[in-house]
Amino acid sequence: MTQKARGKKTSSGQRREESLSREQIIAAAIELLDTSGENGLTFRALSEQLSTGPGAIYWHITDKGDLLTAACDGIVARTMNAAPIKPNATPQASIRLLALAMFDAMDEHPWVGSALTGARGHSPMVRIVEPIGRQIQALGVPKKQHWITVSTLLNYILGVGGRNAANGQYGRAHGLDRSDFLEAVSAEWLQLDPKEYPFVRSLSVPMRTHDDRRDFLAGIDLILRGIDTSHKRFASKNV
Amino acid sequence: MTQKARGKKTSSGQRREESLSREQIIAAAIELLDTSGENGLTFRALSEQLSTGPGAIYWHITDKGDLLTAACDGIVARTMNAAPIKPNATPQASIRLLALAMFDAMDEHPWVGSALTGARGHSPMVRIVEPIGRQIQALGVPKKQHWITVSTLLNYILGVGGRNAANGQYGRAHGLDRSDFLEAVSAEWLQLDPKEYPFVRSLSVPMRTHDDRRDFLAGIDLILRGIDTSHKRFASKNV
DNA sequence: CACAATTATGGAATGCAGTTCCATATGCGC
DNA sequence: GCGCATATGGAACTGCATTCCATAATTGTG
Repeated sequence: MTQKARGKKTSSGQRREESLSREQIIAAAIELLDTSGENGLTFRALSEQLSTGPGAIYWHITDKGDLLTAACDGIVARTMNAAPIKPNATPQASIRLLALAMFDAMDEHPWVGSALTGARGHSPMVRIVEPIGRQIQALGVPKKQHWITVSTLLNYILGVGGRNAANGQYGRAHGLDRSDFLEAVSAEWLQLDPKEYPFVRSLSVPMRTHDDRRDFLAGIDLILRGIDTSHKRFASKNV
Repeated sequence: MTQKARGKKTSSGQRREESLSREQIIAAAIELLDTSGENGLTFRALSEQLSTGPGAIYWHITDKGDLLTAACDGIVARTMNAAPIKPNATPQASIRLLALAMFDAMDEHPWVGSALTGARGHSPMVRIVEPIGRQIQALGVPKKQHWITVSTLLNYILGVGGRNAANGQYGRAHGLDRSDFLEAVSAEWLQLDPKEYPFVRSLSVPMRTHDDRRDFLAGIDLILRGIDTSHKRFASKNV
């Protein structure tokens, strides 16, 4: 109704020479996320980087969740495609390789860990489940157990990713690098009541000195052992 | 909203008869989270429920993250304390029981799953690690492996919690109950390209029919089997 | 070629959230 | 009674996602 004195000319500038595309936007979002962290992705910053307004972005993207999922999906897709699975490797080795690829991706792009958890559609998930699932098949796991076996691996991977993302964010927010952070947590644990938290206190040293990547893999191996023993009756050829 | 005659007197009303306390605030926050979901917790809603202003809350709480962590910690604390561990149960049974208790808590309070991942301090984590760790000790796992063993279990539990929380939120946002949601995802998976996603498509049925709680436990068991076989040389008494 | 209709664009406006500010109250030690 | 630390609560500030809208380019149609 009342058009009160809003500027007469809203769009005075020339139009961009090359049009926006969903892909461009997602690429810019990934760059922003990588350089400025999860909180760095705002429609304002994104607008500026693409020299446009927020409105234009919404023509290609439904909303921020969509954008985040798409960015996450992009990383996961290129990660899984790039994973160099060798045809003659054991299924176990392949699963380790796939899992490590995801770990490294989430380590390099810390926001992926949390984006994955909240991903809207399911395409990122599906991209992970498929190749791992094939190896589980190759492992000879009976069909009835496919579901829980992939679920377990996936949930573990997502758990690690989420936690690393949270730790990283905490560290960055407080200006601590990884070792400062671990040091701080380790100290905090040592100060717990010895009566109530003897076990946690005993973890103070490993907390300070552990290697995330190695331990992630150790967890995968532990789960793989659990899988292996669960269908011994089927395994005819071991490696 | 209606800004009523913002007079010169900012605080005209009487002071509350009983003072606010951190505990009251956290309790109110938990109630809000339970009834209105993760997005229901705002300082405005909280202020109203406590019939005060946002400023008063900030006297007791440093920040929203603090509040969320505290609420989460409250649930975790009561959950772990209430878990009826029997002294003569096997360590495996006790771990299952503890894990299930967490699952049920996260199922009843869906926001806990995501709050746990982003928890600021580490008290909620510590509350889970301690009792599980003791059972791992009781299991005879060598000290060197304590760290990765608890980590694996914890990460798995966090992963499941986070994913359930995300799924629930998605469902609620789209007005789907659990079975509608599973049906939708299952259908989505069936429409994937059979060449590219044969395995995922084969999971379409279990996706539709699975039982979260049962499968969570199956994952725990799978991990427990992996733990068991990793230190056979120590195990003298099995159950 | 004219001329609608559709597709895009981008800047302003909206609304809501976390957080800070500040004018005040209340209790407590002296 | 007086001054100080402890609380309180409402308004104001800031920054965000999202929507609105006046337009510009492009496409289709006679």
